[in-house]
Amino acid sequence: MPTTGPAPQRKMRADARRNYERLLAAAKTAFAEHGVEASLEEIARQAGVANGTLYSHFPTRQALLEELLRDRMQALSETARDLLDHPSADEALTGWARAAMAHATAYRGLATSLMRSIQDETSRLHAACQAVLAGGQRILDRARAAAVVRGDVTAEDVYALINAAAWAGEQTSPEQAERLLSFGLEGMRPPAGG
Amino acid sequence: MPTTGPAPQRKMRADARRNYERLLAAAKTAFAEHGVEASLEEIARQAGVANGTLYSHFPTRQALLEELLRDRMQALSETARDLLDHPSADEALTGWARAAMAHATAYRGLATSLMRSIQDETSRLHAACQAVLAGGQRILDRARAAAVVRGDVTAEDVYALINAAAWAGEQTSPEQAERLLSFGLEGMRPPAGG
DNA sequence: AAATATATTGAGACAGTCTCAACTTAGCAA
DNA sequence: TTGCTAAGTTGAGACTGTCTCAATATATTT
Repeated sequence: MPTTGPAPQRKMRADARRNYERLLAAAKTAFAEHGVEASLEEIARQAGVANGTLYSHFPTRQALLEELLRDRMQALSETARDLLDHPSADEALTGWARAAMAHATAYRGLATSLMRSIQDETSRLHAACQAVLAGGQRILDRARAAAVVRGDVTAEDVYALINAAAWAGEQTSPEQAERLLSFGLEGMRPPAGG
Repeated sequence: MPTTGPAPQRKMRADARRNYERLLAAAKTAFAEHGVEASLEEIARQAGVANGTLYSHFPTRQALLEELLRDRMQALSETARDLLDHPSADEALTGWARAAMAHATAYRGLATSLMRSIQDETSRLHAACQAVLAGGQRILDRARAAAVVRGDVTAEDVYALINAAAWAGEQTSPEQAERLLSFGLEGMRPPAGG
C-alpha cells in the first residue's frame, strides 16, 4: 500500500465515503471563498459532520489540499510534457510558467503553501511540488539549450518566480502577477550582445 | 495633534511609559524570533504586563509594527533622497531596491504586511508604505528619464517586485530573494535594440 | 440477528484574540 | 502629608480556532 494513497481508497464504508466526498466539496468551497487558511471547523460544519470526522479523513490541512489539487497538478505535468514538443522553446517556457502561475492562483494563500512544500520534505504536498519542479526543469533545460535563457537560471529560480508573482497577485491584482512574471522571465534571458 | 502620533506621546504617566517601552522591546524580540505573527499574549507575558495593557497601548498588531518600523522606514526615505544624487540613475534604482528589500526582510511575514498595507488605506502602516513608494517613484522617474528602465514600469511594479522577492526569500533563502530581485530589475530594462 | 470491524461524535485540553468592569496607583493640590 | 482623581492596569470571560480520544453508533459480514 503506497504511503500517499490516491483519492478515496476502495473498501471504504459507504457512510465514510459519503462524508469524505462531502468534506472535500465543503473544503473546495471554503478554500475558494476564504483561502487555504479557511476554518476546518467551519468546513466540517458545512459538510454536516463532526470535526473529528474531518480529522479522521484528513489528518492535516495539507492532506485536504493535496486531494483538491491532485487533478490540477497532474494536468500541469501533462502541460509540461506537451510543451516539450512546442516548436518554440521560448514560448514553451513562458507558456508553462503562465500555466503554473494560474495553478498557484487557484486559492488565496496557495502560493505560500506551494513554496513551503517544495522546501519541506515532510509535507503532504512535497511530492506533487517536486513533480511540478521536474516538469519545469525539462522545459527550462530545453530553453537553455536554445539559448533563450541564461545558463545560470535554475528551475528553483523559475519556481520561486512563479509563486512570488502569484503571491503578489493575491495581494494586489492578477494583472500585477502577470507583470511581475513577465519582468522576471524577461530578466532571465541572456544578455543581448551574447 | 496628528492622528498618527509618533513614539510615546508626552504627558504619559511614568508607569505607562515604562510598560510601553517594555512592550516594544518584547515585541521586537518576539517578531525577530517568530515573525510578525508572534503571539501578542506571549509578548505581554515577556514584558511582564497583562495583555489588556498591551491592547491599551497598541490597539492592533500593526500599531506595534508601526512603532518598530518607524526609524527604519524613515531611514529608507533618506536613502531614497540621497540616491537621487547618485551619479548613476541605474545604480540608484538597484541600490534603492536592495535597501528596500533588506528592510522588508527585517521580520518574517513583514513583506506580506507591507504589501497588504500599501493596498489598504485604513492600515496603520499605510502612510509609511506610501512614503516608501513615493521615494521609489522619484528614483524610478529618474531611471526612466535616463532610459535605463522601460517607460511602462510603474513604482507599484517595483514595490511589488521588492516585496515578492523578500517573500520568496523568507520561504527559501536570502540568496533566492537576491536572485529574484535581480531578474526582475533586469527584466525592467528597455529592450536592447531600443 | 448477532458479531465486529469501521466510522462518527462531541466534549475537553489547549492557544490565541480582544474587551471591559473592577481595581490600583501616579501625580497633583490643599 | 494626605487625600483626590485622572490615568493606567488587571485578568476573567466571551470568542474562534486546532486537534485528540474514549464513548458511541452503524455498515457490513457471517
